[in-house]
Amino acid sequence: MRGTTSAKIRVTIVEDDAGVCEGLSFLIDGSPGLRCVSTFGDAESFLAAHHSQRADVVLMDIDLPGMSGIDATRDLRRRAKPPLVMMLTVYGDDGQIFESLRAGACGYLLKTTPPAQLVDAITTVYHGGSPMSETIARRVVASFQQPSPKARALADLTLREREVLDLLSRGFRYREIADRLEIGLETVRTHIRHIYDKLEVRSRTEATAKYLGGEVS
Amino acid sequence: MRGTTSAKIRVTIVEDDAGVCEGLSFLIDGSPGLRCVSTFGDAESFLAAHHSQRADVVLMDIDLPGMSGIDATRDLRRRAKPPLVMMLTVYGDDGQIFESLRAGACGYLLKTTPPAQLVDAITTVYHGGSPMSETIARRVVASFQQPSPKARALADLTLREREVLDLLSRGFRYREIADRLEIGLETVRTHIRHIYDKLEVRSRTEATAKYLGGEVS
DNA sequence: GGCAATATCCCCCTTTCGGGGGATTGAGGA
DNA sequence: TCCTCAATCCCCCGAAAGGGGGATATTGCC
Repeated sequence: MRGTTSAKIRVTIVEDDAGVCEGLSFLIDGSPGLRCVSTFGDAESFLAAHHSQRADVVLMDIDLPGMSGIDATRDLRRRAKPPLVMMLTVYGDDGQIFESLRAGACGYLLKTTPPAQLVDAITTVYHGGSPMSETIARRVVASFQQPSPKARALADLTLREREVLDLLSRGFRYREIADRLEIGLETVRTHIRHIYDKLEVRSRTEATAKYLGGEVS
Repeated sequence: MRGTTSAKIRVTIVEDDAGVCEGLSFLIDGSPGLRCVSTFGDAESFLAAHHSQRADVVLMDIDLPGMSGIDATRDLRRRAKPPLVMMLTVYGDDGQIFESLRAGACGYLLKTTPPAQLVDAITTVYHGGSPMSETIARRVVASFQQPSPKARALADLTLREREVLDLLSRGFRYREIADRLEIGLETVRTHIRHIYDKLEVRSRTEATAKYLGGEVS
């Protein structure tokens, strides 16, 4: 995918703990197929220097002095040929996990990961995988399983009201909804008033926000 | 987590290919810590028998005669103490992956997975992980990266416009937005017209739908 | 039979939206 | 320097939305 097959995978470490940094660097350089090309103690100097020190994979800590590893990842993705970023952090809370992935991280490992697995993970990332610590993977998967916001709003509504709400939230005018459902304009208005009553909203937009799960984030 | 630590993990296989089924069963029974308690050739008979043949982990094929493995997983999750489900299939297209995860699958392996890894994966699932084949994991992670609906909508907008859009999508009236931002009503209207232009919408609701990611699902 | 819920339709009215035009200021880039 | 863009404000106007009232038919349940 990148470079020649025989070349070593170039790794950069962004980690503020000098000890950890050194340990990782040592581990990587001691692994066949990997080479640590640079280490940085903060996101700013990493971003500034990255042009000249191109890496294939970046091991990124989240908690850094100044700019966070997540923000750095986001910044990195806006560039021409962004390296693959793997988060390596002590925290595994949902917020940081999902924010990291949204920012563009390809993997997410906890610092408790054994060295051997860490090395495997770097290779996996490079070859198109997305290694995650066990608990992380489960949370990511679980995030798909949350009942969709739709289900909540739908609870109290009658079948017809749900149909109306769906069209309503897609921006259709009353007239258009009436035509689609082949009912009268006044009927649509009645349904909508009932919907508003049940959802405790006063406008189409509030209803839409509830329907689509607007109260998130 | 389940049973005693010394007990073997009870595995059930739902797979219509008798040969594959037998091979998996043999593999599992040959692994210390695992035991194949039952095998089914279709989802219906599995669902019917599952009460009496409780398993810890179910290896579920997707393509089954009749009901699909995904539907069976969905059905399973409605029960009292659903077993952990790991998809084991030849297909790795996004649709099936995400539908499986939404249905409640905890893991997703391709049938090309080497036996040793498969056994590991079963154990991982049992211990709270979510093993996925490399390419699957990357797709799952990538699904977070498709610039979130917000980011997309936000892309072209100026700072002020984003603020206005946020309030707009939460159902605030122009007057309320103006008061909140301490600007004039006309200014709000101007911003909104710019927002509509950029998002290519003609109403608050359409803008909200785009902002909140209404076109999903 | 009566009652509740659903779905349908009609009238009144005011408020809010959205589209069109234009203007000014200040900051920052060509 | 000039020009662009973001942000601010103003006017006119018609269409859409929302709130209030009430009505009818059908269904299913007690």
